[in-house]
Amino acid sequence: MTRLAHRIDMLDEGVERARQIVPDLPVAEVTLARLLLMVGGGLQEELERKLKPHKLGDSDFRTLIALFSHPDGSSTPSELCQFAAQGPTNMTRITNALVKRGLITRGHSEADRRQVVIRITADGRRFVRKLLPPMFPRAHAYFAGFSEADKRHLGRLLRKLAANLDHLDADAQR
Amino acid sequence: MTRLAHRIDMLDEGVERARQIVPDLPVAEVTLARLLLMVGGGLQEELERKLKPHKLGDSDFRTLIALFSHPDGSSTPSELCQFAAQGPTNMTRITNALVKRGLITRGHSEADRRQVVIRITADGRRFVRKLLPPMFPRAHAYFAGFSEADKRHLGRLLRKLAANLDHLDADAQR
DNA sequence: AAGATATAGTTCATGGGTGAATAAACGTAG
DNA sequence: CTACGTTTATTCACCCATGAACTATATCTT
Repeated sequence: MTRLAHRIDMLDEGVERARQIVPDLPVAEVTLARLLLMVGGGLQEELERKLKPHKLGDSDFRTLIALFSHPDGSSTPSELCQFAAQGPTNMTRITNALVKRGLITRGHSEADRRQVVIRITADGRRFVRKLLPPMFPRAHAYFAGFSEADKRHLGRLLRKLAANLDHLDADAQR
Repeated sequence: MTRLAHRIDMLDEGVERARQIVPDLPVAEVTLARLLLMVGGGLQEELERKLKPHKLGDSDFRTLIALFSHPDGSSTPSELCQFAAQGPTNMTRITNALVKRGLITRGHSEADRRQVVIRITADGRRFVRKLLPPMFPRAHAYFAGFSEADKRHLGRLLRKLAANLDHLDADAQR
């Protein structure tokens, strides 16, 4: 991957050149938005690289973690879709793969026979317990040099941004 | 799409439950990282939704903008790859599509006959000039309620995070 | 000058994700 | 109880992106 620092330089220059052609371009906002997309993408890549040796994608990982952290280790596809932010189509594929690897099981709910009950297996739990700890140092490294206040600020600003996006979506629907 | 606010709630709860099982989980860092991925993804979706009516994906958009903001409106695939953060494979597909729509042209460089020279057409410039302004209000809306200091902080923190990611990558290579 | 090496771009096979259509089970209004 | 609409999950067809293999040109080494 091209280094992010270089891409950020190109971004700054590109936005500045664009502003000269289209003067009312909101420089700060566009730069921030692109910065966020860029850093988010970089983090995603970094995470996937870390997961690849275990033959997991991030969506598989999120699904597995959701089950792992669930009180009784079980859930349903639709609930997992919400947590992992996936469409049902994709969840079908993901659970197929995890079942094949013996990390989860698929069963039928007797309460509602439409629903599928997905449960993490003992193997699945072991797998996650081995998987997580090696990721902790990395998680700290991402935020090396961040003060506690920095982390609080970043969290606050991202949550505010999320609220704005929700608001925009709600407006768009009407 | 499920609202981000709801997904953030689930994230907070999930991380807290996971911490109870795996006590040394770095709560703040994991939450921030996931928050960033989530908001980044939300912003990406929002952007793509906005571009869809024009039959553009974000990568096509970035490519077109790169050419538009380039001094003489021309570049080469490999340079565009850097700017748009795409592999060469994908750039071939993107430029194929844009050429077919008459927004760019493909030619051969006489200096280096391996290189392809890509140039934005007059139609392409017109297209971008129509495309951009309607996006400005949205760009402002994303950051509604952000003070100037908030924007500066967010930018600073994202750039610092980018530097950390670069550093990690560089280390991983050795 | 010749051969090894590197770079630019394309093609091909594949992976990961989504929307539309479908089937089964559930809820509800008459 | 029946008929209609809803929800759950799956399948199918497609879109976007990537890695590996390949071709053509350029550059470096000797």
